[in-house]
Amino acid sequence: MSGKKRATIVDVASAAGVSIKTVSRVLNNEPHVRKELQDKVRRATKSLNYQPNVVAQGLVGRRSYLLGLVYENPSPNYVVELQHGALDRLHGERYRLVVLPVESVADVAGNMLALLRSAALDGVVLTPPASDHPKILEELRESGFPFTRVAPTRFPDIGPSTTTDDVEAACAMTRYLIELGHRDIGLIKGDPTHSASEARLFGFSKALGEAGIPPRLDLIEQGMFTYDSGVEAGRRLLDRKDRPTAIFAQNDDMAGGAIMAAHDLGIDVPGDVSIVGFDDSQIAKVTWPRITTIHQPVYDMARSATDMLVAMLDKKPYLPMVEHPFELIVRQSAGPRRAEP
Amino acid sequence: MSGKKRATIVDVASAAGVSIKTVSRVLNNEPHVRKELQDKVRRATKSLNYQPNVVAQGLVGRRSYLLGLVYENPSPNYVVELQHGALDRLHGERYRLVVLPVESVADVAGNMLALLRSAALDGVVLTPPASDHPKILEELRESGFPFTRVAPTRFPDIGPSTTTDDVEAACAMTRYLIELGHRDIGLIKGDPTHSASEARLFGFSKALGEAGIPPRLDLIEQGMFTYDSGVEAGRRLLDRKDRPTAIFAQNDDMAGGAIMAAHDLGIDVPGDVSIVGFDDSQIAKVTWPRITTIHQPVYDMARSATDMLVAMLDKKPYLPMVEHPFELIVRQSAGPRRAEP
DNA sequence: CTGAAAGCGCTTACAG
DNA sequence: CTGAAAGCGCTTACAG
Repeated sequence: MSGKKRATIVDVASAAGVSIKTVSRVLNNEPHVRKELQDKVRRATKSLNYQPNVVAQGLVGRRSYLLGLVYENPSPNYVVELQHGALDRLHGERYRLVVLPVESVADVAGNMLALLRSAALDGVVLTPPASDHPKILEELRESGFPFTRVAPTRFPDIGPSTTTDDVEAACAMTRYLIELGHRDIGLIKGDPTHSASEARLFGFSKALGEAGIPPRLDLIEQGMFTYDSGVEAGRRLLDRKDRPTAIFAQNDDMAGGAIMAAHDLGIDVPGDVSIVGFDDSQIAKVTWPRITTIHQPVYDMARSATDMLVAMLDKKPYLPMVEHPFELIVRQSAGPRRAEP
Repeated sequence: MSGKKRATIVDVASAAGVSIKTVSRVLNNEPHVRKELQDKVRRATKSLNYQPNVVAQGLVGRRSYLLGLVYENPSPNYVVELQHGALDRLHGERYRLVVLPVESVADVAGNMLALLRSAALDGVVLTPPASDHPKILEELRESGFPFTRVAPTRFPDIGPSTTTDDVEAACAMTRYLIELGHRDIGLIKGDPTHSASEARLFGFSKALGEAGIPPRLDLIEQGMFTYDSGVEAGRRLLDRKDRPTAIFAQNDDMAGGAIMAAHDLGIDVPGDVSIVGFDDSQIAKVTWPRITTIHQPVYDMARSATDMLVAMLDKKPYLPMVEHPFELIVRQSAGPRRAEP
């Protein structure tokens, strides 16, 4: 199976006529090596096509140079953005990224530390809802396992985190709908185990309160952040005779589902009903009409969280809390409320 | 930072009153250990919460228990399915998955081996177009680096692979359109560096030939497998006065883009034009109308390819070639050709 | 059935 | 400025 086997530091040392320690020094850019020897080592490295064995480096350094990314998310677009943010930060570093999707964060909460240790990870980036899970946070903190958090909404003191302001974002979106003349606004909530659902509900309520619009609790439906749950919740909301003139879905997948429900019921979007989302994920650009939404800086948050984790492991300074701005993206799925019939 | 440090095999051995070799034997289920000692070791393992250090195991075994997944794909849905297929196979194994997205396979072709080695991977699952790239295949084969291939269309003898029949699948889809009465069928090709594009073109031509329909080369447009390229190609195809009555896009993202182009031009789908895709990715279920497409067994192929790779590394037998069936999924984006106006 | 020794490929501390 | 020694935490031979 294997061809010529890989050169080791011993091979390089003997080819260069120096000790392995000198080779090590040159490779790690340590000072105090004569230029002449440096050159010899570099030449030997090149001609032998030598690459240090990360596993051996890891053993002596008691580290694996492996970082984990934990997520439980039904949206491929979200997941891929998360991964790219992390990966882009790791480009050129010795660290590699191991992906750890979990079916249900609640189910693995008790074994998180064991899981991370058995995979020999040096640290982990936690994303919602793991980044908000008290048991996981407690276990990791207590054991001293390095971690950073993406988009938490609770326990701001436990570990470094990157955030965006979910409350203000939901508030901004709701204000936009109110400005368009809507007063009967439906809400499709996300998975209740994700605390962002609460934060966005809070922002929604806040904007309503500011405008003096009485809350319509009967227009709040439970979804799960999935497309299908959006279809169902949308149908429930649109099938009633006192249906809302606008619907705010707490993510784009559900907004897309609600739009599909409207299509299926023969209700025009945004003519008869405005439907908006949250995330600015790919689906928002491919539905008809395209979805007015909040751009959530998923890529940026993942990248920053990874950056913090690397800094932590490399014992370099870093800001323990970074907030990335959101942005209201106006597309075609929301319009002014129709004049009363 | 770190709390109590992890127990090592030495700790377990002294707690159990045996040698580290005996601990090693018990952990690896080697025979010839007295029941009594086995129990002692297990108890010590449990009470110390011992987990073997994979890095140390890797160093002596000259392996890292790290597998790579290489892809260059613009579609998040495709990528996530690929990852889940691989990950699900690895569940419960010691192997972990490192994701290796590349901007352009062609760009990294010369450094693939170096990349894999520097990441200390034991093996890699190659996906299109890397799984078809002669330089990469040659380099890996020559060096003896373990790899398996997902959905290659060329060089069937180089390494184990999992496939689906792209030619027959494209043929089946084209036949379906022909049965609906279409004769002027447009084609949006995918990224030319992916050989699946050629295979699907071939299947398309074959079905046309069988039905005795003369080819309309002017109705073939180049896309890149991205949504935006589908919008553009769709617009070019639909903006002409002798526009086709049906369009076959070589993947769902482009089909979705073409549908959007139709919407923007005020052309009804499928009333005025039928538009079909390929892949059965998430986008096919969320556009309006939902897309008639070919279900490509991406998950299954990734899973099988990972299975083969693990078998190869563990020196167990495996089938070097597995074909997974495709399936025609009829939704609402294609219908009968309109009677001539 | 059990264990002492050697070694995987590096880096950390220590001498000179 | 350079190197010999020790050791990271395991497994692979090899003895008994």
